[in-house]
Amino acid sequence: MHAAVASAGAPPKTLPFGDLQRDRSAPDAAPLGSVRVLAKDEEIFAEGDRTAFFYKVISGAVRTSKLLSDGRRQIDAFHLAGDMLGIEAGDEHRFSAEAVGPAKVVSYRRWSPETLASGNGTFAREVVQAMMRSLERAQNHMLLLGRKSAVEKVATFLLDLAERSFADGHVDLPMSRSDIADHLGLTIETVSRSLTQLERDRVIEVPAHRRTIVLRDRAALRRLNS
Amino acid sequence: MHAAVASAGAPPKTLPFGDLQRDRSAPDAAPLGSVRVLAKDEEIFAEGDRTAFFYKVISGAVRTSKLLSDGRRQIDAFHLAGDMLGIEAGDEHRFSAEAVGPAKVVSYRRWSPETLASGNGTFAREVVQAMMRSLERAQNHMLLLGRKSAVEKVATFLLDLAERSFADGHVDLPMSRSDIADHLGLTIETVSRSLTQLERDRVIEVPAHRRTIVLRDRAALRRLNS
DNA sequence: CGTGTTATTGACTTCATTCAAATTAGGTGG
DNA sequence: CCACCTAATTTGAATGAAGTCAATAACACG
Repeated sequence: MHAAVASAGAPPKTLPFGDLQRDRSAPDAAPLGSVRVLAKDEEIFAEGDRTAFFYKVISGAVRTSKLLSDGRRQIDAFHLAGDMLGIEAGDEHRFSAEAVGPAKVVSYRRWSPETLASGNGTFAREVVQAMMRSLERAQNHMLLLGRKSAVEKVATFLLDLAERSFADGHVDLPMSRSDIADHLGLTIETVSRSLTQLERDRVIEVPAHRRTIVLRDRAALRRLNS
Repeated sequence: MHAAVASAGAPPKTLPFGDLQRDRSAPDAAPLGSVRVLAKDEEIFAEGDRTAFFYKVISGAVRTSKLLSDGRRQIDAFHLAGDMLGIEAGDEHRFSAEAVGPAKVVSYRRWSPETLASGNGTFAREVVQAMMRSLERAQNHMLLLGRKSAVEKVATFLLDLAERSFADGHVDLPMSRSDIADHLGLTIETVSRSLTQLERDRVIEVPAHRRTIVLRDRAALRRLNS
């Protein structure tokens, strides 16, 4: 368990993003994927597609989402540079993935559960870590969706994105208000109003081109994060 | 769509629930855990506890939940017989777990990511599968929390529980309305009203002791599931 | 510069919550 | 077996937070 503690404590940072490029020289036969360049809103895979590949974001952002029959959409996550997506248990993707803006991803041939459990390389470990990270995010996000108010949702979202990007005093939103709304379980109007309220309360600042948010009072944001 | 839900139910079945008991005879040294008998509401672990163990439910039901500082609670999942819980990346549990009613669980000493990635036994495979199943459930649940109406939430919940239990025409709810509410992001009153509405619409029947629900019109429930 | 898209703001509505009360279930001791 | 008691659930009425509909406003791009 000690070993687990050590490697689990700082898992994201211990696995550099460019890691996989180096697998060429690694002993285990990690499949080195091919790079795919994506335009805004370009689809990577759709819900129900065969899970032939999974992906890692090189640059830009990718959203994964599910739809109800009448078109209501839930974006379960935004994937930034270094994040993996499309790892599935079954043989079909359970959500669709599209580029939020121009983006680059690497695709890897799908592993079997056997590969994962028996492969002893860095690659398998990285995939397991990615899966667990997704699970943790999903659990936090359920708390947000089920129990937080609109303003709290937006505050949490901004804080989270600020931590994941490496910019410090501000966040650059790669996604539209509509994407944010569908991620937070709100409407675009409510997202907009929440941002306005946070700005009124001097917690954030929203410069002219509305895709940058300046974090003025992190403590206040953290308080809203409860 | 439906097929997706159906296939989600299927893969778990390939790993029999009693699996671990048989690890005694398996070649890899899977840690055979000790059984713990739990009373109603008894805590298995708390948010922030060291992740020394993880667990598998033998009988009864277990809830895992997260709290906000002011007491708002989100139950991210109910774990029934055969389900695993408490598998974490870090060295601390990110949610707490309590028995919903009288229950039995087996505890296993925590694996390290290395164990998981390098172990080639059924045990490692089962843990990976359990993790992926959790992730799938979480993703479906985010769609529910973010985008479904109260009645849709309750309908989805009943259908899901009916599939996971093996009873066919009815569901026995091991948990209180309060637990259901905190799982669906609602209040107990709204859960109750939703059940009443479904009963008015002849979709379900709620016998005297209100912990059993008779599913009268599965098609209607599935429609609400979108 | 227009033009189409994206975002903000306002007025009104609605669904779920809150607060409060009534009802029912289930356990305990007589 | 019954009366009582406590906790759980249901129901009702009023409120409120977020949604809907509709109208600007501000960009981004050719």
